[in-house]
Amino acid sequence: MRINRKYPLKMGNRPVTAQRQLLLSILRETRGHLDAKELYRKAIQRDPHISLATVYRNLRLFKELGLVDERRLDEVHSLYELRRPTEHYHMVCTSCGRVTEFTSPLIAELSSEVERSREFEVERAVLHLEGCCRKCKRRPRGRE
Amino acid sequence: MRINRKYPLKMGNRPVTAQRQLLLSILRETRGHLDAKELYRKAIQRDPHISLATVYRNLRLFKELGLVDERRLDEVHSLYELRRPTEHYHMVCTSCGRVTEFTSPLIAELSSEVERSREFEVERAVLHLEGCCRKCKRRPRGRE
DNA sequence: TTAAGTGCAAAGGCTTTGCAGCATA
DNA sequence: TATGCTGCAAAGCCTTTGCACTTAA
Repeated sequence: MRINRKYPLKMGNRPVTAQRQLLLSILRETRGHLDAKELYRKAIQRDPHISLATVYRNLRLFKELGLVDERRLDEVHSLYELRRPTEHYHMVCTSCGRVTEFTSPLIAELSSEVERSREFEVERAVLHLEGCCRKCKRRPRGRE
Repeated sequence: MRINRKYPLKMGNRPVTAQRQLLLSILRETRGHLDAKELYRKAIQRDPHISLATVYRNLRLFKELGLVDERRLDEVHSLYELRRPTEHYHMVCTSCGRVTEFTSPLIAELSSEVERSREFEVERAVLHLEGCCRKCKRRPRGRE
């Protein structure tokens, strides 16, 4: 006879509950750039009973499992996004708020330089660039 | 009240009150790496009546005047430090919490590269490196 | 007198936690 | 049964704000 598992999937040794599936789906679909409250707002549309506590608890779990990265881009909000194979960083437009991504080999180079010259073993570079995006440079007025 | 004296100094068009002098002195003496509560704790030793609200209000003012930079180095705390002529960034040891500073021309180089290739006008690079400091590499045990 | 700064306490906003109920293995 | 997840509400923490009072100009 076959084992009837309600939770067919595992993350680490933890079950993937319906709530976790939902949250991961949303993160996948939006390709990140969501804070906890936005994630909650989107989640509640598909599961009206899900709670904000569940969102926070699972975001923390996802982080611990290395599935999700948290990025603090301003004073208040953290953005959460699924970890992807290629490391990337964000540019934040201080005029319209748009968040876009970039990568550069100079970041690894910087880490190496610091490791060499400062004897500091770099585990992670926390970085984003603030400035003015292409669209706002053309039309230098407020937010959208 | 305690201040029975004119305000001989001005910051912008704002008077430098006794509280503001005190806060700036502490920031100068500690060369930054203080969060708001630590600043408050140090301040209250010299002026037992100063309030946390005054600390926050003045930190915000100092930021607006460009005297002080705020750095978020972890999930919770912001560090405040007097702005100095040379731009610098921080290395944070994830083992002992020690904060040290570094600079590198690669950061300006990175900004230029992004400006060129992504048509994004960089106003500010928000950066710190997390990792393991020299001392903890030698003695890889917990916090101090 | 008027505009601005301060202290105190209360309120905000985001995040975590305690607890009871449920589901899974 | 034992473990762990969830929803709800309450609590925590950092920060801001309302208000009355004081100070400097």
